[in-house]
Amino acid sequence: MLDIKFIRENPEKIKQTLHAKKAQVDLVRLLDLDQHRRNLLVKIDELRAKQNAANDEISRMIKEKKDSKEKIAAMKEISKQVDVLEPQIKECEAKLETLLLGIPNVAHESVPVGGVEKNKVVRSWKEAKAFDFVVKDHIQLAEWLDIIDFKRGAKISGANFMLYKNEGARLERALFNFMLDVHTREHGYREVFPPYLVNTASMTGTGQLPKMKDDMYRVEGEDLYLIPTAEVPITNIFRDEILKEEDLPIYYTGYTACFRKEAGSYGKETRGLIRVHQFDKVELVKFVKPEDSYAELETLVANAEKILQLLELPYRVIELATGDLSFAAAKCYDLEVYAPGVKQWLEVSSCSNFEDFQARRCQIRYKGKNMKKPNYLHTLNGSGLALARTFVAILENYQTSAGDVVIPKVLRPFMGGKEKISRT
RNA sequence: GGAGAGGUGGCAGAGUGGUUGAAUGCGGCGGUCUUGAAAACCGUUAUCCCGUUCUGCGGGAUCGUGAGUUCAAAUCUCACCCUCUCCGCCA
Repeated sequence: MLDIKFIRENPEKIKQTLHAKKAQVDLVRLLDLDQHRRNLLVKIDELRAKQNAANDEISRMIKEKKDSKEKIAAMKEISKQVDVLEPQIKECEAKLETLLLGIPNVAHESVPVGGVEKNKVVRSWKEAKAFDFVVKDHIQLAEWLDIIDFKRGAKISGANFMLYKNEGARLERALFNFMLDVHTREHGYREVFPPYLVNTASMTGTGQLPKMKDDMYRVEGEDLYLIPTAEVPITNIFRDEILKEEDLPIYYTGYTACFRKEAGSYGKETRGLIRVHQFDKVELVKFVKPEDSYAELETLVANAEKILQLLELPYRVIELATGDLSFAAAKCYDLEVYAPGVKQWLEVSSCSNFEDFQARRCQIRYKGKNMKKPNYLHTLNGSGLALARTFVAILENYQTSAGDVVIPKVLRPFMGGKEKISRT
C-alpha cells in the first residue's frame, strides 16, 4: 500500500505505475474519496469535541446536583448528527481502502522502463555445458531413474502434482537442507518454519490479496489460504509490531511447500516439473532500515546466487523492467538457471525490494532512540531457491550418456555420500 | 468438540457507566547526587488520524475485533477472534 499523501501529491507517478503494471484503479475517484473523507472528519471531530465538552459539564452538574436535563436533551441532537456521519465515514474509508489496496507499488528510479523486452541480463555465471550425446529432458530422466512418478501424482491429487520417489525424494530433501544450511551458517539468516495456512490479514499484508485471489487455494469454510510462498507467513511474523532500530536488520530463512493454482497454464511449455501446483522452496526474507534496502537487495541476490554457484549450475541474473515487476515490488532481480534438456532458462529465484509497500500494509514499523515517531521499515524477499526447477536443472545438467545423474558434490553429504543416481 | 476463566500502556496489575489515555509497581529514557557505579530523589515515558498562521498549536480516535444500548462505555448487551484450565479426541 502506498501512502495516501504520496498519492495525493504525485498523481502523475501513480498514473504511470498503473499503466506500467496494468492495474485498473480509478485514481480520480480515489482522490475524491480522500478529499471527502477529510471533509467528513473535520465535521465529526467538531461534533465530538462538543460532546466531550458537554460530558465534562454534565458530569460536573450531576456532582453539584444541578439540573442537567436541558443539556442532555441538547446533546441528544448532537449525538444524532454523529450517528448520521459515522456510517458515512466508515463507508467512505472502506471504499478508499479498497482502491488503495489495488494500487501497485511504484518502481524504483533505477528500474528499466518498459515491458518484458526491456528486461536486462545483468550478469551470467558459468557457460552452458556442452554435451557429446543427445540430452534427455528431466521427465525422461526422472521416469527412467524412477525418481518421480508423474502418473501416480496425478492419480493421488491431479495434474501437475508430483510423487517424488526413492533417490528423487531424497534429493529433494537434500536440496532444502543444503540451502538452509548455507543461508543460516554462511549468510547470517535465522531459521524459521512457519505455518502453511494463513489468514486473510496475512495475505493482504504481503499483497497477494486482493489481486491474486484466484491463484490461491482456499480452505472451505475457514479464513485460511494455502501459502503460495513462505514470503507470506515470514513477512507477517512482525505484522502490527514496532521493532527496535538496533534490532535491524533481521534476516529470516525458511523452508515451506508452496501451493499455486496456476490456472490456465497447461501445455508443452509447462510439462513436468516446470510449473506445478505444489513445490518446495527455501525463502529469504529481510527486514531492514529504508536507507539500507537497496544495498540489502544486492546481498540478497548474491545469497541466492551462491546456491547456484555451489551447485555449479549455469545461470543468469535478470533485472526486471517496470512492466514485468510484480504488484508489490519496487525492484526485482530474477535468477534463471539453464536447463539443457528442455532448452529453457528457468526462473528459480525472484529477489525483490518492496520498500515500505508491504510494511505499510502489514503495519511493520521500527523506532530508534533519536526518532520522534516510528517509521515503516523496508521488506525484501527472494527465493533461495525454488526447488522443483532447481531439481530439473540438476537432472538435466548432470546427466550422463548412460542416463545416470551425477549428484553435485555439495549435496553428497546429504545423500549418504552417494555420487550418482542410477537406474535400479 | 464440550465446560469454565480471562483478554487494559514495554511488562506486571488497578479500574464495573460521568473531567480515565487510563492509578500503582517494574522496566526504559533524561537529570540531581557521586572520582565512577549502585542506591536515593526529581522529571519523562503509547499509537493513529484531521486541521493549522506548522521546528509550534488545536481537535479527534484507540483498553482483543466488530456491532448495539446511552446525553455519556475500558466499564452494560450481543457476535466473533485469541489465551489459559479441565474433559473428550488425536499424529
